[in-house]
Amino acid sequence: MMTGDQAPPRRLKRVPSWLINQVSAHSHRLVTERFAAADARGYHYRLLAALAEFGPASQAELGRRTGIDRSDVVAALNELADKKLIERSPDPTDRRRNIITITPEGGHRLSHLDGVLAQIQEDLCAPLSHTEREELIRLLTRIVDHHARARSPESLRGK
Amino acid sequence: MMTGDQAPPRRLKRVPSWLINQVSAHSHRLVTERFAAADARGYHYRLLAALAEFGPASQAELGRRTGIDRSDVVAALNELADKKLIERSPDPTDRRRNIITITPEGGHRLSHLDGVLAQIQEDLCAPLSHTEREELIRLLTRIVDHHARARSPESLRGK
DNA sequence: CCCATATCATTGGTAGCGCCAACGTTGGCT
DNA sequence: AGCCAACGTTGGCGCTACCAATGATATGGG
Repeated sequence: MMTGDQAPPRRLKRVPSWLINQVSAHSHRLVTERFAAADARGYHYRLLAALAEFGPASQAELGRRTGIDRSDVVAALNELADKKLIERSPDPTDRRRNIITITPEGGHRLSHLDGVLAQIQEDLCAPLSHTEREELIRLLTRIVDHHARARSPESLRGK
Repeated sequence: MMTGDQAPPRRLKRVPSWLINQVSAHSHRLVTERFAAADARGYHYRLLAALAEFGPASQAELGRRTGIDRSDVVAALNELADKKLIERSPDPTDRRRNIITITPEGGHRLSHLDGVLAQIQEDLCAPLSHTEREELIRLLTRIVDHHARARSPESLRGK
């Protein structure tokens, strides 16, 4: 770390996927660092948020809602359960399923992470005006929705 | 059948870092799949692009230009060298350094990847108009530049 | 001229995220 | 009953991003 970073190839500077990647890397850095200070990581927040919003749910449903693979949900829930932020109990009506419930401590942790996350947005979007942030959200949402539709199962058959 | 993906938590839907992450994940998916079909990955393109634009360079400089860690540059260049897309030669004026040169095959591969990457942008930005794409590029560039400056070494002292 | 410091390439390790295959269990449908 | 689908779980893989340490080499200040 001495003299300034050298300029990246021009070829990349106007490529959306490169720009997205750069911003995502920075965002990921912020989230990782600050969530780590709160003994959490991205998957934990996503799962807690889904539980708080939709109530107790099976692991499969949590995976669908958060976009986390089933197998990764298992590991993340293990970590959350170790910290007493969620509880696993068998579903009496379907013995294949677990019912995951957020604990009061889980709710508090989520509130705290909400604050951490809000600050991250503030720092990430620092150079943008309020109007520009809205516009960025709008454009990104359009892209996400477009490809979410294209990837959703019912697009594979006419359901 | 409830096959469709369930909605994600509202809490996340307007969080820029979440949206960025979603778009980045999709973009990463596209890049990985299509570059793999061309026997390449993201690091390879970045390095070839830097070599094509700035000419032969040391590994450290390539790392700085592409934002790839020095240690990862080693591995990626090994792969590129195995494919005869670059050449490593010692720098006669500084025996610590290697001089990395792109081969003609490397140039051809880069041209091909340029095309692949262009198609990826097209698909990624499909739901956006030309004007909106420009706006997205503008906003993302502002964020990247802002934080690049904030992270650059000279900000650590008044050099 | 020598020594401290810095840079270089390289090795090896870690973490987070995303994904896939396989397994045994259980439920729903016919 | 028999078949297929969904569930939780285990184990594994690849890509990106980092960090620490090492030995070789330059460089600049005393």
